[in-house]
Amino acid sequence: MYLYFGDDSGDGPETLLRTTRCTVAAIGYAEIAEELREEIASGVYKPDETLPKQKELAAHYHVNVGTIRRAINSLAAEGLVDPTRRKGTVVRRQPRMKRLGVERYAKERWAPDAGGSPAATVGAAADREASGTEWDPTHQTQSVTLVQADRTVADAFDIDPGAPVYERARLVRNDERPTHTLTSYYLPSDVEGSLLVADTAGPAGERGGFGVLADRGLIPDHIAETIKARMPTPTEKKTLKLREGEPVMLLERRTYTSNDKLIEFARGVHAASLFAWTYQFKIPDKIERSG
Amino acid sequence: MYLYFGDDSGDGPETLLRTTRCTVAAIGYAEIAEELREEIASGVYKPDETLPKQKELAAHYHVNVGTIRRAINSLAAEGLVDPTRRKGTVVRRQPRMKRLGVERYAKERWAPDAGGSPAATVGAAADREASGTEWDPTHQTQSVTLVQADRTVADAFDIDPGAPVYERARLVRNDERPTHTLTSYYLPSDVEGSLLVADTAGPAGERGGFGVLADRGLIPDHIAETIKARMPTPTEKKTLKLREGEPVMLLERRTYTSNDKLIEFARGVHAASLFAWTYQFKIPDKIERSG
DNA sequence: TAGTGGTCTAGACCACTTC
DNA sequence: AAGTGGTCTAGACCACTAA
Repeated sequence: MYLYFGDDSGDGPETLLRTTRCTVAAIGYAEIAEELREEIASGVYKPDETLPKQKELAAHYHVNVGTIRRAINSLAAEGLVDPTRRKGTVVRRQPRMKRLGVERYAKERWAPDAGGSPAATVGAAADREASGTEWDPTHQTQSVTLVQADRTVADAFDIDPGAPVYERARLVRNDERPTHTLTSYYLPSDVEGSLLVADTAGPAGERGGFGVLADRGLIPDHIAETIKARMPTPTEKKTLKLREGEPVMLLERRTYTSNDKLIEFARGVHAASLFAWTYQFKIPDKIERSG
Repeated sequence: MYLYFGDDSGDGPETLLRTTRCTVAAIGYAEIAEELREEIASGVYKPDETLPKQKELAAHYHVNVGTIRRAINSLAAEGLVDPTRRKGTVVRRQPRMKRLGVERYAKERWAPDAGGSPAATVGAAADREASGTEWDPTHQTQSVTLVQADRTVADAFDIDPGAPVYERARLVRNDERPTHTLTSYYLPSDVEGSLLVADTAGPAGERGGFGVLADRGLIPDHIAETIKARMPTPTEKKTLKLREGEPVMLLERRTYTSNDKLIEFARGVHAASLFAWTYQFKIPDKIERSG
């Protein structure tokens, strides 16, 4: 370990003292990381700016470049910086979060032209890219296949595991940047022959999946959502182009008709830095849920 | 780079070939990580078991220990393993998740003995440790202080930033393990003199914060919650005793009376691996929220 | 207290990417 | 095309902690 006495900013002669059993002022990668963290937080390094290059930091702290790299690595794992070749270690700018509220499912977005209000369509389009219920031109990947239901899907639909279900997978982008994936499952008997499972993997109609279901008499009435978070798998990291230290949020959505028939089961994987979920509800009287 | 030809499992003579410009079968830490990942997923290494020691892995892959350490490091950052001194690199067991539903706020938990049903109290106790609305013996840290409202809190209460508000901070544990922190804010005029801000930082009464508010005529009626996720700050990591690669979920809760008066603003920081949020709602007709 | 993982060095070489 | 960060090695030593 190195004990360093001297002036950090100056360039005069410095005293370097090699010691062992040093418990007083050990400077390790964790301490360096902490110092950089504070400098980022306090605005010494601003978003989109770069930290000094690794060699310079090494010289400044009087440590090996490897030690600096470990420090920077942990900052990257926290999502604070993005080391970029040839450019430097850039301080990450926190993106604006999309607020996902219950209103994104509003009936006027997919109901068969209830009032014919053009404003509704406009509003829907504006919010479309993140709603997950409407098709959008920016959806690049969209595939529909008949698959065997896994345990969760089978449980949800109350069918046998392995029974065939339609899987409709989408990768949603916002301005070229992938934001989330959304995979919906449907009972074949519910959607066979509809736009939802058309050969040409494309739009599911202007009014989206809910619209198609509604046209077939399966009118979405209520939804149960569950939300979790974890670190992405390498696959998720690649398809969503996630940077280091960015978690994903997992959405599980069950959509029912008023008869409590499940008509869609959906799973979403969202880049956590881009989304905030909001819910508003009345406080229930009893503990048992009211459905 | 090393190109390795030979039998992975045997211990016979092996051919090691040092090459440069190798683009065919480069074995780097990422590839090693990927292989270990698959072996963990496929059950070669089961939860609570340990991977081979780093030296052994290094020998097996014919790379330096440092390379193995980088591979293990990335697995740790994904939350898959926990390198533990003297013990080895143990495969992490995914803990059971606590499902947080709206019913945790049910009135029968805090209403002034509406029906006198003993079952209600029992149910509340069973769920108590994660509800965040009732006090529990396992709450170790509980502090109440008068602080200056930050921007968000001030906005929520519609007061000036810097105005005094009561801050009630709790660290919630489940069976000694920290699960989340919960920090509530109240208007002084609402809670002055109540149990909530009593000198003795302790229980806020058997019926919790909502009970105290209700007793003062401020009856919780509806709630707005927002949920986000990100990597923890080092402080959060320490207080929640989070392991590598574990994100946190941030809860923001606003509790209103039926007059739309805000009576509590709360922020929660939850260990992501321990919680899943669930919401059930009717699909709204219009896009504007109904409040 | 023995043995595991953790930290650090010094230097060579690679590869990407922005300029 | 120059220069940044990225990967890897080989070896010394540290420090924690489970046995």
